[in-house]
Amino acid sequence: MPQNGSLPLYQQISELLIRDIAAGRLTDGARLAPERDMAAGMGIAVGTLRKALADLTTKGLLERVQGSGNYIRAKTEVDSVYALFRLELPGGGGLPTAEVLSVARLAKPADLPPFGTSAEAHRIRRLRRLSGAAAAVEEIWLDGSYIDRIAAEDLSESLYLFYRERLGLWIQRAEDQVGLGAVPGWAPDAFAPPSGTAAPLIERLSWAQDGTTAEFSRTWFDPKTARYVARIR
Amino acid sequence: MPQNGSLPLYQQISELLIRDIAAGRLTDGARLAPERDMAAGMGIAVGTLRKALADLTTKGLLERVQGSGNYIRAKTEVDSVYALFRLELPGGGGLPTAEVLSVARLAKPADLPPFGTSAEAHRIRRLRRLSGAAAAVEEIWLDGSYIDRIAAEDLSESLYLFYRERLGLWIQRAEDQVGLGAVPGWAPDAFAPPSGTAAPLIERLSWAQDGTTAEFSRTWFDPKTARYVARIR
DNA sequence: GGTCCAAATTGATACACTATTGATCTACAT
DNA sequence: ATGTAGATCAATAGTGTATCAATTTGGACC
Repeated sequence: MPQNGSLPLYQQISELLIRDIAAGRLTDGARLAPERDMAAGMGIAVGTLRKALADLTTKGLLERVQGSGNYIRAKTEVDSVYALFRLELPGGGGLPTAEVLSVARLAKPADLPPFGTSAEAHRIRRLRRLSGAAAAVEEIWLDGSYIDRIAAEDLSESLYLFYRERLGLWIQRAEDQVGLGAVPGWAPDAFAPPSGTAAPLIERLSWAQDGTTAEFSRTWFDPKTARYVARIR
Repeated sequence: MPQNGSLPLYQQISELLIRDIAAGRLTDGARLAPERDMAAGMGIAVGTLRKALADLTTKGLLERVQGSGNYIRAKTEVDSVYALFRLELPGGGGLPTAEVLSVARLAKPADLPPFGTSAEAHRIRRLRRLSGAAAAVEEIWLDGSYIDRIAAEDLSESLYLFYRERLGLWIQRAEDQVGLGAVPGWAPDAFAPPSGTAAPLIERLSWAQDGTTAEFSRTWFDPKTARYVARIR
């Protein structure tokens, strides 16, 4: 007693082409054979093929050029430079800004997890605000192999944008561990929780596009001003 | 084909199909056989089958397309029932287990965010362990519309599996907010941080497949035993 | 370089037929 | 009242076939 029926033809064709794209058999920019020929080759009507191609177009995987042909458009997703930012106001949202407190190139302290290839790293300390409210203090360690010197003026609002544009470094994935820590002694007065008090602590290890670990950071946030938010789907 | 039972036929059919979806025999996007054929195969009338399919549609598990067919619409999360579990040992990993502390059906307290349609909810309290170590205590509020009564014996190790198999409820996405809270008074002695002390607090709102908010939960974890882990890519 | 034109190709439309769900009705059982 | 069976017809989707409009492109020519 089978519950399964078969998908409509046009959906089967659409899925078949999507699979070809995913498998790399059809790459970005490639031109498909003329519709008349494709349909004949598949043993279906042009109208049916066109319905499948329209589906692909809707999905952003195909560009159809009248008089010219059908072209694959399979770009990797564009990501916002704030895609990796995870702090929000307790009610949600909040415009993130960053104020650099200090920048230094130092020998890597022993208490950091292993990352990068250099024995030295750049330590960047910042105060993070959400819609103007001091929400967190963070200490970022970027492996020394990417650049010799960083000056505070070099840094853009978004560190990851700076990495990308100036260092050719693309942070592609990260792992956060949220626990509890103590507010560090160098935290500025603008950060409400006093030095030494318990504060949620985010420890992040970040990986570059070539698979190497590039950066380690610690972020202490004020639980009255911010929440670490994760959306799971 | 369906056994004689106390439930109406159309509900038995509905549950049978839900079980097929839960077991992965019917996957998202799949098309069911034509109603005429399905009904004949089950030995029931098309009208009865249609009533069952209407139930599935209401639950967000089916899309019925006039002239085309019936399509499964159940995006299952990753196969693992632990896909939504976010606590790990400080060194990473850890086998999660759960011990039910209490179950009760209560009027929704005023301090919960809005969720579900009922004025009542089931409150489930559990102790979570990671590889045997008491890592967290959690209080889950499931909207009362899904089931009248829950007994502690009803609950499986994974609450989400219970939801899926027994209630036809798919938790499809969730939002976690991690901040700081105080260990609740009902926490058992096995949980190391004493009642009232500061502990990281995860507040989670969960959505079902039909778009409704179904569940709210609070989880206090021991920062010496566990970390909230988010992997971003 | 520009212009023109034929060929190639997709865009749009129409018609016909089949398959399938949507809607409605009657009848019977509990 | 609800549940179940059975039937009929309306409406929609899918598929095939065909035709013509509109756009692009390459090549010839100046």
